Amino acid sequence: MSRIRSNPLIQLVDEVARLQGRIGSLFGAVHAQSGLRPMEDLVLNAIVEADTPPTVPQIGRSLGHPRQVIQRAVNTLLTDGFLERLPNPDHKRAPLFALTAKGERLKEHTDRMALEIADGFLQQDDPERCKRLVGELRELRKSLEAFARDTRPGDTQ
Amino acid sequence: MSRIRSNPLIQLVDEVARLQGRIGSLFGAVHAQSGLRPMEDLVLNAIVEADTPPTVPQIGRSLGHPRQVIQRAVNTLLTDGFLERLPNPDHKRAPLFALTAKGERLKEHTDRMALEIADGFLQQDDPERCKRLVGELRELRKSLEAFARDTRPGDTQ
DNA sequence: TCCATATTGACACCATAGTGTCAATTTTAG
DNA sequence: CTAAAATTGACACTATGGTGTCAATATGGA
Repeated sequence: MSRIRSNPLIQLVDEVARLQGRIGSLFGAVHAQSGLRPMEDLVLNAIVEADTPPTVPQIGRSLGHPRQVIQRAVNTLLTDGFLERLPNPDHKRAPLFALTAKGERLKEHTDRMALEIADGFLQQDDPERCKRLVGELRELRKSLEAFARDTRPGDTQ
Repeated sequence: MSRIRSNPLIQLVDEVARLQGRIGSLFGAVHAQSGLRPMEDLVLNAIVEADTPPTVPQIGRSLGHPRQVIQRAVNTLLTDGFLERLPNPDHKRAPLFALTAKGERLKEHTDRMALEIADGFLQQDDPERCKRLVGELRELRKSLEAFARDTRPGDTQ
């Protein structure tokens, strides 16, 4: 048994799950006050960090979540005025999405709240470690995405 | 805005969320076949990795999830025969929990499935990186737990 | 021992995410 | 240009996790 659990990736999956739980209970207050659902916040971040305004399916792939779930979040964000539709020159049916000014303000607000908590922690902990980890985790994620693409090609529906 | 998002811990939170999504869509098949809910799997792992059979509230704290949620998972695992109650010398009402033989077999099975996927990935990727990351993430989590304890002392209910 | 307090287990209810499916539209191949 | 295939948006339904609350019991101090 412990032979099996000693696989590095298995351990990593478990550790990420625990870290996620810990993070959730630490930053939970942010979502509570902003009125954003966790998935909506995730979607906003994905859009902010995308090089160029993405389509719904693109966001889905980038986050590893089904497009239907993203669609729902995007629709809510649209009706709340945090997102706006942009015409997509490459595809007539799938518009691109970008934050409105209101969306930017919201994000700034939630980020500021999160920042307060984060700063508290980083005072007692080494910020360099977090910085280093972000890079390494991003690399790993890219690697996992590439692997997923190779293993099972297109999974649209 | 990007000034705010440049905080290392904020970035880390975001990256962990993405990684979690990616992992979920990669290992989702495992949960699907085992019949375990994600939270139940998490609880089993927490029990396996605990130094000594834990109580429900202890599992909750170790995972960063409310004890009620853990209780529900434990109850299901009990009725399914994957867990057994052990008397707790230190507390008459809160029993300790350990895997039954059936539970061990189940875990072995799910781990084996996960291992197949993991091995596929680790063939094209460096296992050392994962190993290193596990250690660093665990350290960070411990640090976050300590911080949470200091910030708001006891949150039982 | 007895009482106040804390902990625990249980349960109902709510919030959120995941899945299956369909029609509409668009893209692509012939 | 036409037809087949793929993509997209929408929606209902299901699954799962989170929260509030209560009674029961245990613990620790007077």
